[in-house]
Amino acid sequence: MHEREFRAFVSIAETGRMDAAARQLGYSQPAITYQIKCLERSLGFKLFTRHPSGARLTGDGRMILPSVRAVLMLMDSIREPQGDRSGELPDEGAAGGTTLPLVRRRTA
Amino acid sequence: MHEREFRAFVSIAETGRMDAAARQLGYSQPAITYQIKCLERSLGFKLFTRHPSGARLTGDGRMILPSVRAVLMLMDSIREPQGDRSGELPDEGAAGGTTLPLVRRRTA
DNA sequence: CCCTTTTACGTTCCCCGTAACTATC
DNA sequence: GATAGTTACGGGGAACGTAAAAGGG
Repeated sequence: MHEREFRAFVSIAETGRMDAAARQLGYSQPAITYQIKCLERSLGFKLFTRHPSGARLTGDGRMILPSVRAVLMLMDSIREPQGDRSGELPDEGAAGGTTLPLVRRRTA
Repeated sequence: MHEREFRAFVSIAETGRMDAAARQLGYSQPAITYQIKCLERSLGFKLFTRHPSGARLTGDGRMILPSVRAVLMLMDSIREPQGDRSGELPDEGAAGGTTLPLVRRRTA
């Protein structure tokens, strides 16, 4: 359940290959194997079936793919909001609220 | 940008105290200080202002809180989908699709 | 002085790369 | 024997707890 594992998972799902994901993300192949193994262990089910031709998503893997993509997009959006600092709030107390002024993005 | 940092962040935001968050999450206070320090460093801005009375959200901290909560909820939903295995898909090739059968939940 | 957070330090465990192995074609 | 993935192993760094210190009422 770590971000880098999620990125590896999506990359493999898209390319169908672990070594391609490794190159894309700047890791060695064993590192990718390890990351996916950790992710599968923490989730309790297999994400890919391994073949000589590459790695293919299982039903479970395909099931969580959209949520994983959503997590990564949210994380990217959390990283962004630097640069524009004009009308920011000064300080505030403990927050119990639910809906709040979503992350500020450069483009919007 | 790790899950445990996010949980610490939300817990502090809700309680207004680092030591309360530490107790709630089962860590020592220094561990919480360390986690928030790491998170602030990786984000590039402060999340809390520290006072003798506790820790209070900065404007930036308040800004990302909803997205952080969303990430945690998504992660919980990714962990859940075990237990119901009746109509699951067998296997499939590389997935380039965008919208897919969201994570199956016990309640819905 | 009390309360909350931070710094210091040592230990443990995680994550990665290199190297060697296995499996399928 | 080529390609894709896995296992083995050692090193560097991350994350924690205990202990001690610092900052404000």
